[in-house]
Amino acid sequence: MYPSINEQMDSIKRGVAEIIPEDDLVRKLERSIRLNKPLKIKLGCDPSRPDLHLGHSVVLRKLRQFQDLGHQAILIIGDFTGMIGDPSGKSKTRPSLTLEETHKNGESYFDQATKILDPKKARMVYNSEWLNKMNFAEVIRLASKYTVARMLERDDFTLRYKAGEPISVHEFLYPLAQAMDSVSIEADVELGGTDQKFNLLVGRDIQREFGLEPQITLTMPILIGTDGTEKMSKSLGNYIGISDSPKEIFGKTLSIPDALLYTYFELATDVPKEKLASIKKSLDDLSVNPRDVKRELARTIVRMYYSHEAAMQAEEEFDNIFISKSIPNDIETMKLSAFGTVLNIGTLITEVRLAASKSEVRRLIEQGGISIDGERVTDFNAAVPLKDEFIIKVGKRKFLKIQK
RNA sequence: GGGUAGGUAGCGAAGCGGUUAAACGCAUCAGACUGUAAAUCUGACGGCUUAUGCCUUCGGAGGUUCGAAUCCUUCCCUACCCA
Repeated sequence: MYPSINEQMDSIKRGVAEIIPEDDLVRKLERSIRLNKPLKIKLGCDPSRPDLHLGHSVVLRKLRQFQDLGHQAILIIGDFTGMIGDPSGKSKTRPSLTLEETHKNGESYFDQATKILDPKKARMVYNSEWLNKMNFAEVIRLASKYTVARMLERDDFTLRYKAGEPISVHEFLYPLAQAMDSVSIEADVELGGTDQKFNLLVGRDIQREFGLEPQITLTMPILIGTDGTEKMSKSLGNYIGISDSPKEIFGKTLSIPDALLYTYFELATDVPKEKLASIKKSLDDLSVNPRDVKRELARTIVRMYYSHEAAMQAEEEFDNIFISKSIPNDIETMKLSAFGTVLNIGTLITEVRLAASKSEVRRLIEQGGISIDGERVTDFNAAVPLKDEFIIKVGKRKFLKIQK
């Protein structure tokens, strides 16, 4: 039994950037109710970066909403494309992976995704299943269905073309490959970030070419990372991972700029519509300290991926460290036994990987960034007595407990 | 195939025979301030056991020179124009 069209659309439209075309979606929903047949909702996943973060969660949560409305989620793992290695855009050096690697990543992707999705209503498929079987003639036939001018409509291509940057021919094939995924599974709806809009639309055209009903394109806004400017991504280090510890999630969330608060609530949490509105209002009329709203956001996110208790604990822990300036109680511990009784500070810090080089250690010491058992180290030549247990602190948040 | 302009540290971008480990901006890191927000200020930002010292860097390989990121040869790569 499916909820009514209105209910479905209401839920689907939350947080969405664009639905193209909306009335066709309504039509598909109607038919699905009439025939009692779930829609196939497609999401393409990149297995080269298998660590999921809140940015991925935006789209995954939308997929979950579709599941909750009774539809079928299909995760397409781009193992085939991952094998080739996409040199587009910034990540020119993106490594090409072997099939085993992409499959391993695919598994891990699925594991993490099911923190958000209902595994019972999710299917995962690898696109090598069909792409790997295409022969050159078929590829050419596929390529003939799209023109260069249309390819160049994609922002990314236009920009790079105008800037005189290289665009490899095979990059034109990526949207087509992705479109073939939609053809193969006969997707009714494809989800993606707004940056995927072009690719998703190509899927519609190609489906039509193959005599299928075009999929609905549903894009979600791109979540800005903790730095407040760039798209959230692991390589930029501005991400909050859904597998991060509660403590990390809490801390990282508190470090986002105030301006992002509402967006995070809207895109990354389950907070109901009414609550969203009141948050927006209180932020706008300054009736609350943004800090408190941010703490609530941090608690909410930890709760989603862990538990209420974990959230409380993370907050307490946070206050311990940053308000009372004390030391966290569950510091990572490292055994260091092979070094006698005394060790030079530079060797010690690099040995435990808290800094990359001795020069860096020197810098940190000169700037007062290293302390041992709460005492600031001021001399780069200091010999550190290797007690049975002591705690090193580097910078504001790196702690390490050393044990014999 | 021919021509032109290029390839400098994470990115952008100066330098065009010595005083250049390489200006400047961004990013990053540390410190101060704070709400691990924003803004601001200070400092660092190739490596080396401690350095008015040494080593490794300016697409790759050779060469000229007392001395090269800077000159020459050759190779590789990119964009644009012509065919």
